[in-house]
Amino acid sequence: MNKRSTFVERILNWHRNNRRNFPWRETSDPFAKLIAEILLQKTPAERVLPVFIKLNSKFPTPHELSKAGLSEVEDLVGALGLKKRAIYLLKSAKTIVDKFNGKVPDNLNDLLKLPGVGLYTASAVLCFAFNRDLPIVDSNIARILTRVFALNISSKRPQLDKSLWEFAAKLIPKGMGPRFNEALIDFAALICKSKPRCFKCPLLDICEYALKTKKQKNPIKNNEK
DNA sequence: TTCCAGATCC
DNA sequence: GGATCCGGAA
Repeated sequence: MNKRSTFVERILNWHRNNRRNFPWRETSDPFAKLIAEILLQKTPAERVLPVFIKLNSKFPTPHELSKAGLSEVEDLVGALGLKKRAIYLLKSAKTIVDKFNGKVPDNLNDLLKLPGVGLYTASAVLCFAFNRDLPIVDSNIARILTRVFALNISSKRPQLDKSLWEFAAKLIPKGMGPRFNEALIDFAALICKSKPRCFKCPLLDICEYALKTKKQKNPIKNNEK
């Protein structure tokens, strides 16, 4: 079995016992998932949680959110920082109502027309809301892949590197895009963090980063807690 | 102080 | 490619 297959299998296996539960993962509503993805941009999921619940219960549909006042949306999401997202959320809801018949677009081209929606968010919506086997590469997933496979990405932001998206695409087991991508996100959040928790990582024997660290006699710090 | 499920404008 | 947006937790 090659390394990539081993990686995929172990990530999926790890995820069976370590999946995080969030309300945006329970619903199949594309609009709820879109809202969640926008709130999750550069924002820890634990902090998004209460805001998402309030926003989604108060404005569950594009039509209802499109009629909200900006200050009202700002009050709800402002605590998360990156306040322009309040404007983006409102404009996106309006765009969905005006141009897409009140339904979240199910194609990349139209999703990218929504303000505040870039390649990552659009791909995440297609994957998680419309069950598409598309890669999603954020800074966290980029961190996992570059560490484990010792990928040398010159870009200061590997998550924007096209070759990394292609690499991620090849890893996805057919028909398992949502599960695999969710597993990567959780693995990055719980194990392969910026300060990695290598002591509880199931990839130690195949991870180039861990192997290199070991070779340097530079014991991996456990950073417990 | 750094870091965080990015996007936008320059 | 770089700067900026952003508050709050570690």
